[in-house]
Amino acid sequence: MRRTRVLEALHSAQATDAILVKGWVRTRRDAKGLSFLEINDGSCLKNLQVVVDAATPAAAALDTITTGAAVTIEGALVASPGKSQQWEVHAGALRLLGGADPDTYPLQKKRHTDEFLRTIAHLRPRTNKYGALFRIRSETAFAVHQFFRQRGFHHLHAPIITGSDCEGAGEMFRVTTLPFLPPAERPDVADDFFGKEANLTVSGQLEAELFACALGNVYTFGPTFRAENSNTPRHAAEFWMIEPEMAFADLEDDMDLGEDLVKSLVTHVLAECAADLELFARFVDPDLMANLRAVAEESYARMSYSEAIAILQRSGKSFQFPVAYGVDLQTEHERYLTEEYCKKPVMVHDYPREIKSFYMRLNGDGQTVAAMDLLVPRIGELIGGSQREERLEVLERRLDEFGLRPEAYWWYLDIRRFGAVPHAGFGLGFERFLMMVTGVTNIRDVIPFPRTPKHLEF
RNA sequence: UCCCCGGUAGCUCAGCAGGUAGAGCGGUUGGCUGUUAACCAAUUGGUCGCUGGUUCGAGUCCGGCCCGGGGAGCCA
Repeated sequence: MRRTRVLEALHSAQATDAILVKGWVRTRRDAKGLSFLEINDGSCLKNLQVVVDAATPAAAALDTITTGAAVTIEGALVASPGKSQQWEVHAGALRLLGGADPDTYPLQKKRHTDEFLRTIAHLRPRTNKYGALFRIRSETAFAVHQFFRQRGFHHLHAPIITGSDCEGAGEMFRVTTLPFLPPAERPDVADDFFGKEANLTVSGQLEAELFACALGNVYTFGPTFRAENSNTPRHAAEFWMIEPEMAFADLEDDMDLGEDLVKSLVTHVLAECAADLELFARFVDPDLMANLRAVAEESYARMSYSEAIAILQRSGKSFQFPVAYGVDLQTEHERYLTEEYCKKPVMVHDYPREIKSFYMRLNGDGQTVAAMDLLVPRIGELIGGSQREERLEVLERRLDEFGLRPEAYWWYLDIRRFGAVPHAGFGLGFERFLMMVTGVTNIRDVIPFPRTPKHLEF
């Protein structure tokens, strides 16, 4: 007999006298002559209630069935007289697949703290909250591909190991096969696997630019790595980024795409993950649904960096970091702009050239670059992007200003030599997006097995 | 990396002014009932993060270290 998933059983159109269900026991309630098992198989948030009559052969296995055990049930799907479910299964046969010793099984039916569940990350997807969360993560990843595919973008698999030490996006993880030795005895990098220094990528942007200047519109969606010793609820050493790059596009197009992407993803999750999302609205963030609808429907505010500075200066707020033209926006400034002033997502664009990266396109004023950040309430910076500098001479001058060696960028500069076109793109932190969508406040709780400083279990 | 807060039973915590540990939940056993985070009763359960010190005596006071959380920096 084919296994019926719990999701399918719960949405059955009619009763069936033969059904096969497999899953894990979430809880068991005994009555006189009857036992009620709640079965979950990960297909959805809800459990399937299985009724075991003490008079049937199925009851023989009951004394091995505890919370966490894996079981097989054959029986009949019938309308439930109970109030909490439409359907239930009357077990004809019940078999234990894998037991779970109740003395040592760490998940109780009561709620656990996120901090505790992090220490048992291999078991936390068996809880309602984390099951829901990782189903939403999966569905969102699908929605990312769907969004770009519908708009004619090609998916680029950017390299994970990179030989460029040049992106300036933060400390990198070294990749090597050389033995671990004291500095004096360390072999030359020429003898290393690649014959040169190799690192894990911090961004697929540069590679995406190369491909955008061939395939038109591309995007990468993959893991990135930062060896920063930053211990906050918003940073991880390994995280996933979505990085679209468009040829024949300017900053305006870039902001439009960013806004479309965020709206489209939120709309998708609202439609496809309603039941899972409801859990977060109920137990994690009561304002979640209203906030998500606003993010999906309202148009985002847009303002230049200089407008943002003026707004902050007029705010009458006393900030810990003083506001002045030329300083980068601090967390407190970003929060004021998006949470108090705009009360919705806001795109801040055209930043002073000194506080942004070398590859961002210099504006006509000679002072600002065509950069943009999307700030959202509670999360802060969700997207960072720019129109790229496509003019060879300007880019070479910028490299020089940043003290970077043009030889290391010969291939990046080549794209400006041969058929250069205006192009633009951005990076969206996938986990930050998931935090926004679920209301979860710690990045470690939206990553299956998070990697943070001093933390590499599982 | 810096600044705060914390580490006591499997989990969540209490332990007041130093006198060698408690509750709820969970687990177990029994009872009861088509049960719904079931209910009632009994019961089980601890190198009080590690390490030095002060003291007749340290979960409690002091130093160092480790780990966790929050905030900041950096960023996505």
